Amino acid sequence: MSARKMIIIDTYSLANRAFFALPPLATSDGRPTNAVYGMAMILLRLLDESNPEYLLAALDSSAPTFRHREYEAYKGQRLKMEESLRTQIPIIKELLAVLEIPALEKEGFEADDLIGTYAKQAVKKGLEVELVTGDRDAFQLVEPGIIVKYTRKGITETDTVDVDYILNRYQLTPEQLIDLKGLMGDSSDNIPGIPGFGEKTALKYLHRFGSIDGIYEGIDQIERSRDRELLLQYRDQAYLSRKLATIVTDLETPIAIEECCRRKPYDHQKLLDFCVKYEFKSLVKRFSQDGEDRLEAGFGNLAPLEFKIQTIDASDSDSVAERLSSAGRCAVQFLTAGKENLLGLGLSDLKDNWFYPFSGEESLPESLVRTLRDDQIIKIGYDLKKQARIASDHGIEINGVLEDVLIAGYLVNAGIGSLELEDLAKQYLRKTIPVQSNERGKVISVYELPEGLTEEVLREIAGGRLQAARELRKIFRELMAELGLESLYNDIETPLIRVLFNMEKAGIKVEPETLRSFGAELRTRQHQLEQEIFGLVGEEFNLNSPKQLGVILYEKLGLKAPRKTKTGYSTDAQVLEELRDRHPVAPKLLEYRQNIKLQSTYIDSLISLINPRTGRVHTTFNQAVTTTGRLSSTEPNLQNIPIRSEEGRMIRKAFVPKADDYLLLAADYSQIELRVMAHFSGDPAYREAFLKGEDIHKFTAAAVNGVEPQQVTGEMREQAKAVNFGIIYGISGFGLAKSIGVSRKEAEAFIEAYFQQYPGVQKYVAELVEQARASGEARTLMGRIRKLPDLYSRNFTLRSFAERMARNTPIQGTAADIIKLAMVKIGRVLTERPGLGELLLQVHDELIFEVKEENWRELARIVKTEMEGAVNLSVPLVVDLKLGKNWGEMTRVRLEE
DNA sequence: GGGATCACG
DNA sequence: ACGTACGTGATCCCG
Repeated sequence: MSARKMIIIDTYSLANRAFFALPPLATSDGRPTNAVYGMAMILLRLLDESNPEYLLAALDSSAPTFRHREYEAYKGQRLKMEESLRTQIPIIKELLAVLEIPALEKEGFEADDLIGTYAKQAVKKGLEVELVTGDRDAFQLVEPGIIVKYTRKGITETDTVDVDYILNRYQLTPEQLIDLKGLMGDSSDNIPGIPGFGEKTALKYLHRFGSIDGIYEGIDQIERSRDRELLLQYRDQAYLSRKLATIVTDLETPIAIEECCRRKPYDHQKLLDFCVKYEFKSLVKRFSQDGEDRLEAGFGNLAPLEFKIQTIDASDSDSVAERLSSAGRCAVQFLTAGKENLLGLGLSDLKDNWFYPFSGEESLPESLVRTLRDDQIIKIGYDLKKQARIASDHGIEINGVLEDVLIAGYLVNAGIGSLELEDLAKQYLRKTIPVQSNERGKVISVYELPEGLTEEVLREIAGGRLQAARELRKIFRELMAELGLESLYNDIETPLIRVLFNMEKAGIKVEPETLRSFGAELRTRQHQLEQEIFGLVGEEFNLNSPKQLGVILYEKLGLKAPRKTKTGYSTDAQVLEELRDRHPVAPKLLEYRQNIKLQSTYIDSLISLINPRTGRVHTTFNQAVTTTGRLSSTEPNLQNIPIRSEEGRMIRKAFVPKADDYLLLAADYSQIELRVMAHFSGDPAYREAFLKGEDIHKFTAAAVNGVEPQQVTGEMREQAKAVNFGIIYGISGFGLAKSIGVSRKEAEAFIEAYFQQYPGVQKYVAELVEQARASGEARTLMGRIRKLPDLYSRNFTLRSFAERMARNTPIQGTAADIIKLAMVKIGRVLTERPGLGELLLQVHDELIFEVKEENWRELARIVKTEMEGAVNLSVPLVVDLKLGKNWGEMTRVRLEE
């Protein structure tokens, strides 16, 4: 049975520790909370683990203390508390109140003095006392019955300091620590001590004489005249310092321990509300069964967004158009029931909101059509590329700058949380907006609304979205300015919306016949393969089921499974490759897999997505999904059309220019990510390779293997290439070993040799992680942000992932920034020069154009110039050009100098 | 709806 | 010792 326990908390010292130990957490509206969060973690752990009967949180008083009166310069050097910590102090007090922890301060004294006084009282009453602090000064209070829990690195790890600890560490008793400080002084509190006395000298004399008094009694025995003279000269200062360093233990206590400090149970609901209020997601999840739901609800405290909206009809359209025109801006929100059916259009000049309902065949009044077409009127809204697509499908053009709340949210939110408009409104406005839900409570897209909703319902939906877009636009503009994202938003992402719209609208011609005939070949071969495989294994099964295949391979045929997945046997290509020489069915399965992949993903679905009207496929480029800033492509994904295998390349042959006298032009950045790395790292050897126009993988292979470039073998180059990519991905010996099929030891040796050759690269990748850890985020050249909260995770795997992201995101993301900027610049030229050619596709480091034969050189010249000159790095950007009659057979071309 | 697989950069 | 290359989307099974 342990003794009754009292915990005394040095509130500000812990808050300070938490503040510097944790990343800059903040609520979604930007209030810093990291110290509060850290305090919450510490306090909850204390309550849980130590289970004290008495509790007290001591606070420093804001008034000057007796120490200031004794010594004017006391704590004079101390910097003012940082603003972002100061603002958290009231919240920390709120937290103490929620947890029913009594908080005490006493005018004229420091928290330490309260702590000292209460600790000594408590121990007299037979309590066991724990002082929790991040400040070593409290060590002087230690005695039997009083220990200090001193926060070490991080916030939850503590050292337990008792008398033995101090004796071991300093060879001094706790009281002697006061004399030590009297002699040494303390620069952080501006306590002077004896000038020229550091820890060593002070300890020497304390060990010999026991105390300051003892030193002065025995001063004649001190041999070193320098020390003797300093001691004599600064005698008063030593005693003053000692006094300043002494924690008061006999204050008149405002309230007795039994009255104020007995622990009271706290109200869980209040704690939960507190965590919700300050968005401590992990704590909310920990404390409530319905925590997930509460989070879904957007941290509670949500009120409906207030707005006004007025229905208009054709007779009002001229005056509304006039208002929009003179405002120079127009928020838009289309509502539809599927592709064909326009239900309504919400409009706003950012003062008033209007709703124009469509009934039947009626079309939008001409004055409003003109407003949307007017390129001098800025368009504001959520997902404007989609809205422009809808408008375009109904013969309505949307011109002008597209200020898109989705895109702004994407930049500001930086990979955390949903980007749906209703979720952005919850997160940033703390408001809900009207939505239409199905029977199961799922939100229905405003473009897939059921027909037959009343005009009032439609109007409210449009109004909420218009108003949310207006208010979010304002907030995001401020946030973008604070975060340094304005140029990325204004100069790249916003103009890119229109470039992407034009690309999607253009589409690319696909010949269904080419696909169909290749598909027929594949199908024939597929049936052959099926029969061969069933024959080889002696039974029929579902070849598309990895689970069934695993049973066949590893149970029926008795092959040894090289690897397992989470759920069972692994049968992926790498595994089948290893089984190739052990059973004849393995190569058949590999071919079958490839065959079926080509058919299902690239033939059947692609054919179905050819627009019968245009004969072209129109992908959707998503500008707001990836965490690095890349684009993605859906329905169909035209960024993963096969090329690496000969069979796969057949698919590309079906992608053709629009007519016989047209060509496809491909312009791809050569090694853009490695060039970005060369630029950022500044490594001289690496940069030189690019400045001289070397084959970087060959160059690396030569350097790492210590041979001349001519002596580099194919294998050496392949391995060097793998290391080059590995660096970008956040290399590990294990990962590299897996990718190039060598032992982990050898892989590690490669990496070491690599870093030996490129020390600048090694330094750079290490700095990327350090910087990310300091800021909690990774940034690209243009300032794009990816938040990386897991950098601070205690979970090794999560933390490692985050560290690799910290290395990869700036490189991959910068490459994305660069090609986006090039696209904007090229888009500008192509708009001015209609007929010169059209940009159709982007595949991360490559742009595909459709161009009339006679124009290809001119287009190629412009494209190459704009891409290579998009940004100015310390190594050149190089663009290679290819030309062809289809996407599968492109020939490298050069422009004469 | 998640996992396995595989297509791309 | 931990368990590992970064970023996507589509298809198929299976519970």
